[in-house]
Amino acid sequence: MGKGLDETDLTILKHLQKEGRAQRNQLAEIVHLSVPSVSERMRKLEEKELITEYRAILDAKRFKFDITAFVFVEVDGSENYPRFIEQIQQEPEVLECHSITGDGSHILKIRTENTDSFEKLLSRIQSWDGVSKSRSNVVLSSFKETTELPIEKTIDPK
Amino acid sequence: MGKGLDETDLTILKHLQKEGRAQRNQLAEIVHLSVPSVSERMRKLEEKELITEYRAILDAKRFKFDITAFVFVEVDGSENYPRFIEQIQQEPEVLECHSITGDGSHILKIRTENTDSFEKLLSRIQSWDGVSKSRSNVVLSSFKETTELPIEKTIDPK
DNA sequence: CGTGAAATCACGTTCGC
DNA sequence: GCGAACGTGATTTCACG
Repeated sequence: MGKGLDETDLTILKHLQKEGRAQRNQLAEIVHLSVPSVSERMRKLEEKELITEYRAILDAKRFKFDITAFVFVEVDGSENYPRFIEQIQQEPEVLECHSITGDGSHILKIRTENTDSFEKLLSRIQSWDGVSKSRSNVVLSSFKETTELPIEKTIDPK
Repeated sequence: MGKGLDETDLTILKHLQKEGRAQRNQLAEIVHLSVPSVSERMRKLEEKELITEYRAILDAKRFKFDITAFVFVEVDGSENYPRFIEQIQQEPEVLECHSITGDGSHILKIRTENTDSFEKLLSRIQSWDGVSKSRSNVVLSSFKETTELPIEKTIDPK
């Protein structure tokens, strides 16, 4: 379907992962191409949804989010999964939700204001149908936290 | 130190979290202000490092990253921590590393190509000084994965 | 597909309020 | 601190290779 990407595309993607607001003429200089060419490549990368979005990343510690936690949730009965996923979407303090192998059926990444709001969020989650138990690991410090994929190792997206 | 943010700043931040390349005139329209005012506010938000960076988000599934996993690592002896953190920085497939409460001393979020590269990464990590054991939870599906902070609940960053 | 030139639009600065 | 106007530079469009 989508054709492969060349080295130039990868360089552009690599740079945009770090500098999401990088200008087209800067990119053009880096890849030794004209501005319209870079523009066209970016348009295609966005159109193909290889780039799904651009985001400003905020410093969570500077806002009121003192607690980051990973919560393992056990959802019993797969008939309860769809409703569970729906309810997760309504909780903005839940940044991530993945179903996983191993103990627990889902892992959540949570950012919330304090122990109080954390406790309230947990009781809300535990009140949902099928949620039998949860285990929380609260983050003490973060040493690395990026969304940057090491695409130098990749060749052809599908 | 840093004064509080008003509703306008929060609206700008909220929008930039979703649209990292949003233009100043678009933002100006949303918040009913002039372009220079918005420009000035963005400059200050960046200067204060409330916005730490802008990033393009790529679709991991469309590249060659078939495996996402959360790995709990037990690092024995806090004298081994600094070296551990250093080595983590050198592993681009490790997207996140947090020290945590509960079992294991650190949790890692990993994205890698396949079971083969995953196994290799794990043995590399387990070979580091102080790393006694690890437990992996491989992601089956992801239902939510964002970096967006629910800053509507926040008022004053420090 | 890539380039170069022209038109359009966004951006940063300066000014007056 | 905000809004208006100017000058600069970035982005888009188009004709052409």
